[in-house]
Amino acid sequence: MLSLYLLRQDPESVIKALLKRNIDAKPIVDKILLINEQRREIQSKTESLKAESNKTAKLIGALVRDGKTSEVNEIKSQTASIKKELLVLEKTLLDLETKEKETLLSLPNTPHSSVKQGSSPKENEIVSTWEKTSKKSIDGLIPHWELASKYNLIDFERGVKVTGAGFPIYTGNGARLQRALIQFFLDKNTQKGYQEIQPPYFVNEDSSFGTGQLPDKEGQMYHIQNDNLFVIPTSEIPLTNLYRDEIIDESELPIKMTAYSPCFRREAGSYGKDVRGLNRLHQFDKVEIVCIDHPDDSYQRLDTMVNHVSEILKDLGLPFRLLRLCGGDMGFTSALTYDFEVWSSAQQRWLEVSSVSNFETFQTNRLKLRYRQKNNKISLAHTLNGSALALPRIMAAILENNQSPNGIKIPAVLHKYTGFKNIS
RNA sequence: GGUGAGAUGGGUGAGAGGCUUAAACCACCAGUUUGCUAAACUGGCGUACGGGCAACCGUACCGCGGGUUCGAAUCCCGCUCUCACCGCCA
Repeated sequence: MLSLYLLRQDPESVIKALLKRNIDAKPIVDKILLINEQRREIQSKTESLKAESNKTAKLIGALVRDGKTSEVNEIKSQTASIKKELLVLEKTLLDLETKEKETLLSLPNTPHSSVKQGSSPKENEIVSTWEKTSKKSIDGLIPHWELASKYNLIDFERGVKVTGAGFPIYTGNGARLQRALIQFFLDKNTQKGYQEIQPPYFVNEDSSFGTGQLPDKEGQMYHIQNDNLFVIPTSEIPLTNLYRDEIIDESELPIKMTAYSPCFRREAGSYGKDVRGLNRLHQFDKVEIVCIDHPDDSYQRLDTMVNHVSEILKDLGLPFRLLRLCGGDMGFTSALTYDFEVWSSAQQRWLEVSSVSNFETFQTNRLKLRYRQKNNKISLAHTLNGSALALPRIMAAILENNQSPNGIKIPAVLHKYTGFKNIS
């Protein structure tokens, strides 16, 4: 949620920034400002009327104590009109407040000044490309879903039977490789000072609202109706919400957390070649990093996080590229997003494996997540998060890129976790 | 699943229609005193929104949502959550 204060101070800069998302925000901004003006007027009226009626109530209290009952009755009759007026004003005020918030919630985050305008992934900017091995097409490369069945690593068919499409069953060395990747990622993250957390996999409505999944994106999440809980599509939700409704001392920043969790996404959408195998799933595993930081430090923090993810991918020896997303391709809540994509040699395409973003105050404004400065001033903190890393496409890339007629070579950094160096 | 108790500021916890501007203690901050530490003493110490250049003023908030009343932390109704004991159980 954008800050109302900012919107009032400098509406033009907000409109200009949102143009990068190809959104003409002027009508919405104008609407908010109009509602806001009305709201403040009604609020002032309501509050001064309330002040009056509070005063009267006190007066009555004093008179009752003194036993002056005749005066009490006279004053009581006067309060009726104030009450009537207040009833109308309070309803109007509530309506205006609701409308103001609703409208404010409909605006996405303002992109950072470095973000380029654009409407599709084609306009994303390639920041760098890292290739340890040649990504040139080699004849006879087998896609990962075939390798997975050839070496008995994943049982897609039985996954369909047990649950449905998009719920793969990892078996034997496949399951072991998953576990190895999770542990490798967690170790890399904790080595860099991220505190390891095991969060719940279900969250309540307030938490889903805090990070921006609600309202409007309910369709992406599995919902447990009986208990009104949402199954997490990412551990970003429980991690970031740990500090919801809190005021953190400045000295405690940055707060750096990492967690492994399965992620559940309904992903109502396309089927076909692009979502075959591990490319797109309803349940997948991910290790996430989340930072809560001082506004002055958040962009430096973002760079640090990006470098950290790069390092992990280099350790794995996977060819990857780093993209800076254009305005139109960024998520609703983000101010600046970097995507990491690994090269899938058999599919001859790039696969997104991580998305690292700075949300500035967009989430913390909803979360009421603030920090206290030395001079006791309270301000909204910044939140950031990133995948370090999402497993399925990493798995796909390892299988495809490291295949040979003799089997699949496991990256050396994983050997101590897998206990094997080769799958054959 | 059963039964009972509860939800008050950073923490403990009083408060049972108007004397509450939410007591007291602890923690925290500033100052005084002190050779240092400790102690003692004095003062301060919630959040949000609105108004104001500001000092400051107003409003709301005692789990959440309604209601009764001139007036609600306090009374009434609904909901949520927590704890304890019993049952079951990884």
